[in-house]
Amino acid sequence: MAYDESKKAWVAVDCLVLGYDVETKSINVLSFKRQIDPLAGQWSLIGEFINEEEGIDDAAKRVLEKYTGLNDVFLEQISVYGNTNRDPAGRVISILYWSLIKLDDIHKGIVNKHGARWFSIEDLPKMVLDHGEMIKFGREYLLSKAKNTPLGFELLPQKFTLPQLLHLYEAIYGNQLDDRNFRKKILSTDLLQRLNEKDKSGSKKGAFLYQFNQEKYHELMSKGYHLELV
Amino acid sequence: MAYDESKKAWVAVDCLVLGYDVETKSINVLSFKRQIDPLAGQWSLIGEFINEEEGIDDAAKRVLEKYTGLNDVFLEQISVYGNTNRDPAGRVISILYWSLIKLDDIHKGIVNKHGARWFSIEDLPKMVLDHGEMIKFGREYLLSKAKNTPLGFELLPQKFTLPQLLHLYEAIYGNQLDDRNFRKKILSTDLLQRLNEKDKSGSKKGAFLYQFNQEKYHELMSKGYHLELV
DNA sequence: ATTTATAAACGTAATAATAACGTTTATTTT
DNA sequence: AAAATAAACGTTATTATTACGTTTATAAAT
Repeated sequence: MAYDESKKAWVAVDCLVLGYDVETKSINVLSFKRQIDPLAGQWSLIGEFINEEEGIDDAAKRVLEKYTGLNDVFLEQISVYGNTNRDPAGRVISILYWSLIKLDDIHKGIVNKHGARWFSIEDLPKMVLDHGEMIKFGREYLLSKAKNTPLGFELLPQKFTLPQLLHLYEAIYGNQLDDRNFRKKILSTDLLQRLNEKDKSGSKKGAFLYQFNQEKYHELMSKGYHLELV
Repeated sequence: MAYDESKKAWVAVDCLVLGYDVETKSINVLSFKRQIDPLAGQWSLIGEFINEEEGIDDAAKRVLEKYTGLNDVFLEQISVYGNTNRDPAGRVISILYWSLIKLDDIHKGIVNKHGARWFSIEDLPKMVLDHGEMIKFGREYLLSKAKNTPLGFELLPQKFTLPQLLHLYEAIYGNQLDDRNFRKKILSTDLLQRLNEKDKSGSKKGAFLYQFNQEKYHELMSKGYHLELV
């Protein structure tokens, strides 16, 4: 083995951006129409080649910001795709990152500027290359991640109600949860702070608003505490 | 973005091969002396560049077989390293794979042929580039993996005793486990079959030998069963 | 022969976590 | 004033976990 120019390959980062829409209670995937040939015009995850003087995590951040305007969100590398034949244009290794955001009107607007759009994860179009596989992998990863981290809170407004949180976890798991047990388990972690305000948009009675206590969470984690949600 | 030759990078696979030695009850890392400059002579994980017509998983398999002679073992991609400055010789993206084997005399011999050697994971030399980080990451991954998969059984002889299995999990977790509770939990999964033989090498009384029921395991998993060991 | 030492195997009881339900409350609409 | 409805609260049976004590089989020492 030697540092031989002929062995070089293209390296891309692709970002699976999942957005939770509180209104429709659905998880959505950010897609855009591929601009370059071959396969221009097909639906694709957002992604680009890494630059010469750019770390891979930085490349992923750059891509995310370019297409969503977001620059300080959770973004994590989850897998690599490197079959020889995955891209008809040449040898391309793609590093998959994922991110989770809450889908509000602002994000929807920003995204539209780039000709991108959101598809419900339950109803996706055919994706280019192996991007369909990537989404499938990311969805499984989301599930396992949701169990051990309070990642759900990233997907809701800063103030949220327990029914909203419940619906979010139901969307992640793809099935119903017992609201009484859910409430008990979430509150027993002592990471939520109930406010003296109610959100009345969803019911006559109104639901109390809560806030996630980030500090308490980090404090617990630093003590080696293991969290298991839902 | 375009398919532009100047953007290409070297892509390597590095394999973190962990071997469990039943005799010394220790987890070991396979290392070899780096052959090429720069940094030739430093301890390194086994790894090479991917070939032009070779998938990344295939490249990892090739590397593993070349240095260990093993060709049908568990091998899984776990992470990617891609800082711009991680290799002084140029832009190299390295995909980290890991594998787990049981360290018997045969493997020790095969490995020696390639100038490689085993270091206890508790007492490693300084490693080249970011390979020390890779080992640290792999160790954490091992821990989380050991909780949810019966991966321990891969690391013992086909017939093993419960005390051997206990010591293995103690090596993985790095602390002691209650033998009575361990025994109960492992046996309650119903995945072990007790044989009518005893191993007397470890005690006067002798310990019953067990076999892992692979079929039963796959049957359970295919039904969506979630296993939690230890 | 009997005792001793030792790892292996077996057992139990207190505590905590989970799952599966029923009931009450606050509010708006009728 | 009654009906409807989402939200909030409560109870119990079952299961899992933890932290221990006890017995057993055998080889070596007396």
